[in-house]
Amino acid sequence: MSLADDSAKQATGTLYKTIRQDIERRILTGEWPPGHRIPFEHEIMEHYGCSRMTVNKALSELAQADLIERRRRAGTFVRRPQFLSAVLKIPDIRAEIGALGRAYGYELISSTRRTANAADRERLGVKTPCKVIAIRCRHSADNLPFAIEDRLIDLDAVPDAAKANFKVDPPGSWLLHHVPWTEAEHAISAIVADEAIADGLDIAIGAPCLVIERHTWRQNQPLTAVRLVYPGEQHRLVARFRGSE
Amino acid sequence: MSLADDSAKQATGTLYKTIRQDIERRILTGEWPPGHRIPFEHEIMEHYGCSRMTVNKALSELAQADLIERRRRAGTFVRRPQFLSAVLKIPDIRAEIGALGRAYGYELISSTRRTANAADRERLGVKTPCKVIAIRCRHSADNLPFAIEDRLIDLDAVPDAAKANFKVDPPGSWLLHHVPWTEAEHAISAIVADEAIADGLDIAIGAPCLVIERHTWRQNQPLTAVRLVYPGEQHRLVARFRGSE
DNA sequence: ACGGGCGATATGTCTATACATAAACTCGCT
DNA sequence: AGCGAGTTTATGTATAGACATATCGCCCGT
Repeated sequence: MSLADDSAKQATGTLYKTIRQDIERRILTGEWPPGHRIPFEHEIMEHYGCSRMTVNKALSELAQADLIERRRRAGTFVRRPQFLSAVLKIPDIRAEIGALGRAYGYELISSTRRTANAADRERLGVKTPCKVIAIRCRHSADNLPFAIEDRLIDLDAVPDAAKANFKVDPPGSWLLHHVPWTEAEHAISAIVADEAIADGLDIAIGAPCLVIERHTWRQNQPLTAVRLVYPGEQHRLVARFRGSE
Repeated sequence: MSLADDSAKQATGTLYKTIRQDIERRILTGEWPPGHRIPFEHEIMEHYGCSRMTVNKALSELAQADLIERRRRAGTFVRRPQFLSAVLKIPDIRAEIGALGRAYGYELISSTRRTANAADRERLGVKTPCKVIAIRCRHSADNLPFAIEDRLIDLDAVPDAAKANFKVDPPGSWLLHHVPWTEAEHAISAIVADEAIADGLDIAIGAPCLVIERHTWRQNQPLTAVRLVYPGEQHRLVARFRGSE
């Protein structure tokens, strides 16, 4: 019975985690480069003196994390290093500002309910006529402008939104806590402030701004489209992430 | 023996996937709201007429995807809707342009090797003296400027970089294929083009630009720091993602 | 040479069972 | 009431064995 007489004997507590981390380390250090076939399950199983299910659990998790690729009959292979595959957390703005330890402020600028016009339908990505709410509001941190939000909500998809009080609750927070989503898309770009934005964010015309446009769906049904404009020099979107765990 | 006489009878092929998707659907539709305790393993197991290991596999995957939270003795609970947790893929620029079906062009502007000065060490996040390569280069698509890259590589951490030919290979591509990383951090912001950038990207001074600053580590050791400047109105960072799968 | 069929094989799923572990609950003592 | 010890319970990990399924290669027939 050959125990894991291996190098790094990290006392993780459980066997399958030890196996997973042993393999992960070999991949990350380059000892097993991309394309390398890692040992068969029965080999690993003999090496650690455990059952196949235990090895399988370790490998399944690595496969789920896209570190390895498993092919029936062929074996298990180290995947190409992932193109930077970042986990970018963009929380609800109220929570974001709260997390920074700053005082959150919210101001509804305008809110209108209407039958979607062509531009609205284009923006939401719906083809059939529907009712929408169009909201414009401003978020601030410690009384300084933080972002201008411009949002469209599909009332047919989110009928409850008609009952929400957006004078008090920011629409993003309300939606996050009331409407489950299944898909979302972000687009990040840069613009310079025109007069309306400069005025709203209290910056100079021509100052750089970061723009996030986000579309959210539930089961392919558009829910909402939002455009957030941040002062570009003061605000940075930061994403920190690991290859796996 | 009560089979899954449930609503959506999606023929996924395998039992544990069926269970996983059944639960996922209930969570996403709001039928089981955040905080709701989902049935115990033994209840699910009786409901589907299967063994606990099968239920466990389904629940473990959902837990790994952060959709549910499992607590010993207490049970399993639906988690608060995740703050938008996006997978933002920022591929190697050469691959990115190739994927767009455009011709990739690369031009090394300057490359110097030096002992890291204070600014270099600050940028890389190293405290001890080390050698670095500083590279400035330009990427283009169909002969139009696409991005300006400004990079620092820690030669102590990546000694092989001394042998790479950055006149031919863009440093990002070379690193991606030769150096495994374990951690990375992005910061995205917006600036307006100064003269040097306007000149390099062939845009007007004062035009908006998107800036991505990326730091990469291997086991807490800094490898490289890079700053990419894109024309902000032409370039959009797009990320599409799902709650899970 | 070429292509179809077939067996070998590695992974994929599932079972029934066992023991470990953490946390919530109970109960009894002070 | 308050507190600590012991019990209960749901999840966590591990096992040996079974059958399913995809597919790589080999062999054989044309």
